[in-house]
Amino acid sequence: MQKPKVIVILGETATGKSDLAVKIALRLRSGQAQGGEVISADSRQVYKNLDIGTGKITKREMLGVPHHLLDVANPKKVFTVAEYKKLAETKIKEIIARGKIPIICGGTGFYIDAITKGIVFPEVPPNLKLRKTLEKKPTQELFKILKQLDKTRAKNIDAKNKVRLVRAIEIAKTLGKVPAIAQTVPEYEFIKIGLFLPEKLLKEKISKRLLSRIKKGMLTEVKKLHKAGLSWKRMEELGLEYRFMALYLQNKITKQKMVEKLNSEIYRYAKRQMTWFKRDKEIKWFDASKKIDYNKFI
RNA sequence: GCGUCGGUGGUAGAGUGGUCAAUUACAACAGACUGUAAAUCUGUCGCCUUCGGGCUACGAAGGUUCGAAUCCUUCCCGACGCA
Repeated sequence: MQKPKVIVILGETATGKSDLAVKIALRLRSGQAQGGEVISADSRQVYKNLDIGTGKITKREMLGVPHHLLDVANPKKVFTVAEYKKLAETKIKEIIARGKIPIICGGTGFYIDAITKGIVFPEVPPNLKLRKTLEKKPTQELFKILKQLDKTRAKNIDAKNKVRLVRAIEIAKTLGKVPAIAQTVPEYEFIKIGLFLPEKLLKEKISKRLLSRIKKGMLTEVKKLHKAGLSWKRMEELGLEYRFMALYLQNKITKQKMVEKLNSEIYRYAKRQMTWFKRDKEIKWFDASKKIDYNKFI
């Protein structure tokens, strides 16, 4: 039996993924399929009220195409890949059951791989208390602890990466050791479409988009979030727009510095996304500044 | 015009006779990533290299010295002070 098709639209930030997803969803209506529905794969758009800063698609822009996994989490709490995977897989099934084609769209490579590569996460939910105590310890010590718990994982882990060490210890403490990497065979045929922009255009797009976000009231959004109880610390953890706006609103940097920093940081983020995506040879790449003939791949 | 302080690698900014191609931070470039992923982390970062090393460098030109980014002289540039 042929596997059901799932379209994946990924790529650098600011390349117009959301628009393309909607376009494709609408285009699919004409065929035997009854159209498409979009599942976001964006680790920040899952949070409620992080709208302008994340460039979340608006109701209007959706043009009637259903969108999923937007606004499903409380920004005060950390949402994780594993949760994402569960939710997304359910959505995929539901959409297919409706006779439609799921379109996964987003720039979070890890989220996309979790689904398309069937990554199996160890059944160990985050233990906030444990993490808190572990985080206080120096990295070297954490590495020693992990070594005692699980030699194998210690061998492969990035010994200087605190976040990873903490998670590994967390798993090893409850499971006895960190299970070997496991992947399941995907139940779907994923069609991966990658969007990129040449450096110069990307930079232009990023800075233009940043200005327009500021104009749209991105700072007000952040002030509101903070008033609603979202700590500056959490805001900084959220990264990019939220991190630097938080720094600015705390008077730690000037507004000009904030804009400067954001322009370069967002560009660097785009490059980090590309390092991730480059490894995936299944992706068909398209220059977003040129007209894309999406009939070819759907 | 006189005086003082300063001019260091893409930037900021240490170094003040040898261990200095030069601490560090930022930028730049490359990469990792398995329940925080817009996060987190790593490597490279003057030029050449057979990876041993070689060459050119700390405003410019001279000089002192076995040896100078570091000391001296002159010049150029900047900041401040006095005129």
